[in-house]
Amino acid sequence: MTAPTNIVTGLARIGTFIRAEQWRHSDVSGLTPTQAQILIHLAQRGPARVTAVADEIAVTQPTASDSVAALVRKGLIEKRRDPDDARAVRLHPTPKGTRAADALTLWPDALLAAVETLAPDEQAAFLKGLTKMIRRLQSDGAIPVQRMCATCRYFRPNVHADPAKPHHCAFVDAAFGDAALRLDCGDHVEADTEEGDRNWRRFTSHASAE
Amino acid sequence: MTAPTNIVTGLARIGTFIRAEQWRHSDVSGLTPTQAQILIHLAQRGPARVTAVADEIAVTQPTASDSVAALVRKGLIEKRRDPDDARAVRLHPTPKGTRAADALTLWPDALLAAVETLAPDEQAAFLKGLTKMIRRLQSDGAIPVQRMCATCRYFRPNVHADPAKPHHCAFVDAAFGDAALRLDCGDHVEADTEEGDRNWRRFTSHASAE
DNA sequence: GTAATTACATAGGAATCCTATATATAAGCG
DNA sequence: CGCTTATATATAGGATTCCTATGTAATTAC
Repeated sequence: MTAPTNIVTGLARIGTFIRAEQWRHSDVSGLTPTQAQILIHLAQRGPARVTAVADEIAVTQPTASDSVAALVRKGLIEKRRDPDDARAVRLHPTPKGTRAADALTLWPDALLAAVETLAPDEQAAFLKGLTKMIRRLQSDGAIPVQRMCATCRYFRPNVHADPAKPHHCAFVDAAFGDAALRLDCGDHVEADTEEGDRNWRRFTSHASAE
Repeated sequence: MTAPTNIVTGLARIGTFIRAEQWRHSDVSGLTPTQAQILIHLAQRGPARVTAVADEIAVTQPTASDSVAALVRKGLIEKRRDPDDARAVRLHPTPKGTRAADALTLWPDALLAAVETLAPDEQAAFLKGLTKMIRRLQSDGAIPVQRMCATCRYFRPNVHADPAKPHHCAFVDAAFGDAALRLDCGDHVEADTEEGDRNWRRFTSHASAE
């Protein structure tokens, strides 16, 4: 039993827990986990196509089509013709859908509480680990593009001497540390390959917090 | 956007990925994710009751009953009357089921590869974080009992001077470090409350690897 | 302008997942 | 003992998820 195997086991356990909690919550919200995921994604990231949504939540296109139809029936999103492509539709949350998304508690309190049992430096180390794993999954094509610092053109890793805040965000022009690494940032702009790779090497070549 | 929120977002992303991969794999194995989970659990932990299995995979008892019936139809497990309780059944893997469980790849290679991009000390820190979170979820009653070091009567945390291997397992009588912390150990024996709390305080009171 | 591709929907069907309820056994209590 | 309550599982009923396969319309490639 190696450390990676143990880690994957633990991640799966937590994933199972999250899904189960979302089902239990569907009582209150009236939305199944898949529907809630779609609605929240649209509310956070704006109009999107059906296929893009399917990729995002990791189901096939017909499955997404089903759930989208359910959300339309419930009056939470609406389909609009894509002006640039008559084959495609763009999914927009309705005002009611936006309110519903705001009210949705995506994360069970118990999980947030569990994360908060970690000390701040442990949270930072954990988040850095997650960042590395997710970037790898993304570059392998296993998961869709994340709007994360690790692949952002504004990311300047390890440029400051202060060990608490070694990184810099050129968008907000501020220093920050591992604890503030983002996995989904609204201001994200994808870096080009060469620049991204250079940043990534710089980010990973430094030892962790020691 | 706080660090805990970011962390939960990342965990959910990985959870979604795992489920999707398990569905995709169902082509090869002929087992749906739920069925595979049940079979593996029985193969690893031995005969169990339907209700216990339901708790373990975080579904309701009728749902588990369905999937168990599917596994019985496929000849992978069998139901035996519980000798101590005529209401209950005990689920046993058949020889065919045991072979099938051995052949099941529970974890997608891509995820294992992603974990392995972490340096050994990062893996250790990550696993320690997971351990803390899972213990908290368990003590909150949010997830079922894990057979983990953190709650084991043989666990002796932080008793050695060597910073690489500060812990000791009294069962195998050997020192080990954070990277070898287990989340599911066959030799686990639950510690009593008082002893467990004492160990836990000793485990958590020490700073991480710095 | 035809052929291949792409975006989405639908059809068909198995599996998941829920709540509510039925059945049988077990356990508690007067 | 007899009665009530609790527990273990199964079944019923129904919505949703999820798949593959296929159809339709629009776009792109040659």
